[in-house]
Amino acid sequence: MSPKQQRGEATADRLLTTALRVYAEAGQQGFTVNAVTAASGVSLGSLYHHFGSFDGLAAALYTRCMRELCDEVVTALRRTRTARTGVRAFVHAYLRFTEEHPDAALFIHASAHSGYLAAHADQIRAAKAPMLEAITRWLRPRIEAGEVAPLPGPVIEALVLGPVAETAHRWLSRTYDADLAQAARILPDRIWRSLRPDGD
Amino acid sequence: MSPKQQRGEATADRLLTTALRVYAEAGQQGFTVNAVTAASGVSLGSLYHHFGSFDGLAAALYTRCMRELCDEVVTALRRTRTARTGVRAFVHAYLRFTEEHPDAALFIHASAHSGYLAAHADQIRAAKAPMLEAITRWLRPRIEAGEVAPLPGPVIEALVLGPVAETAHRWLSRTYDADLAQAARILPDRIWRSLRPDGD
DNA sequence: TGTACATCAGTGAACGCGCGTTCACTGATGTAC
DNA sequence: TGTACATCAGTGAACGCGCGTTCACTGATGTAC
Repeated sequence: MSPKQQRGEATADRLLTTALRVYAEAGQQGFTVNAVTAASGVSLGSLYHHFGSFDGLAAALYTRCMRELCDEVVTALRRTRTARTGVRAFVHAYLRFTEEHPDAALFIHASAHSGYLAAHADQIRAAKAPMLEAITRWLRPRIEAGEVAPLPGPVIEALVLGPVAETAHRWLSRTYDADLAQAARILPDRIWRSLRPDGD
Repeated sequence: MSPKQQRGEATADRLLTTALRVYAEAGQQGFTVNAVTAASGVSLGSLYHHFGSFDGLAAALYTRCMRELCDEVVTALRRTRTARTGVRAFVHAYLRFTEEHPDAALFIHASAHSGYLAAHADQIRAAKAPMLEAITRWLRPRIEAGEVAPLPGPVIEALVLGPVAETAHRWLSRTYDADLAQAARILPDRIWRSLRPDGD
């Protein structure tokens, strides 16, 4: 389903970019094929030519947003050497992305339990795989070196991602008045404390 | 819009209970007025009589699920005396609720960015208020006594709720193979470390 | 205790709207010889 | 370099379906005197 010509790719890109804007402006219930085609100027048939279904477009948009987020996080992580600075880099990168690309961050968060994630689970898993592997490859030596407590993977992920995702979610939903700068300042050290080996 | 007669309340309850089941079985996209009325045996007009709109029903269902969760968490919290045992009680109560009432837990999580939350924000805020107050009232003396580090409220909430919510979310979405028992065993101590005052 | 009345609860046919999708088609781009 | 053909990209009218909502109505329950 991926475009074989340049103009095809340009059209698909335009659809995805417009779709994200429509979602940000009109919300879940305003996120429809008609709204996206009208706002993008691309014909209905062209949308189906590239994405097969509206769910397909949503899944493609999700993977694009997720890849952007992952790229930033992994890049930031790779610049660090110690576990402690790694945690700080992760938190900062995630929150900075949230602030600079709120539309993409919101779409990622809001997609968490939607149908297209389940329907295109394989495609999405494949898109996330490189990041997960990069993080694992970064983390394992730190655990083996005794820098990080030997906790199960899912627990580490919950401890690191949980507070950050919760903060981002609150900031994005605007129901709470979350302070991203404050979170970026305080969370890294606190998360790091939760990961330290027992002796320290 | 709240029922004035017993049978009215019974009907409203039946609609909410059925709605949760429909959501669990048919997902977001199968969650429609027709599906709920058909499954409950209650007439369409009766649904509108009690809830005004389908969004109204969804909002009522959300507050009901949230109140159930909050009740369990607050009850567990009140039984504890130290900050450390309080954190453990919170984590255990939240994860136990997730495991025992996965439908309600899923509905809470999946509602995070949906339209009816924004539309009925006041009603929902009012439903959450008692729990937030109970938690605050439990927490403040611990901070003042130096048992918990004097962090901003939102940061504490992110540190405590974040890892637990992330774990629950993964378990509920079934994309990852999360282990609730393992999380319940390890998380409390780890979260507690992130909250301790600097000296300890 | 009985009667009249007001309110609450429940019914289900009917409505219009806009959703996602299909399809037969034209035009643009790439390829083979 | 030119021509024929295959594939890709893009178009937009048309379709059926099921969505949320309305409404005029009947029946049940509570209340006043």
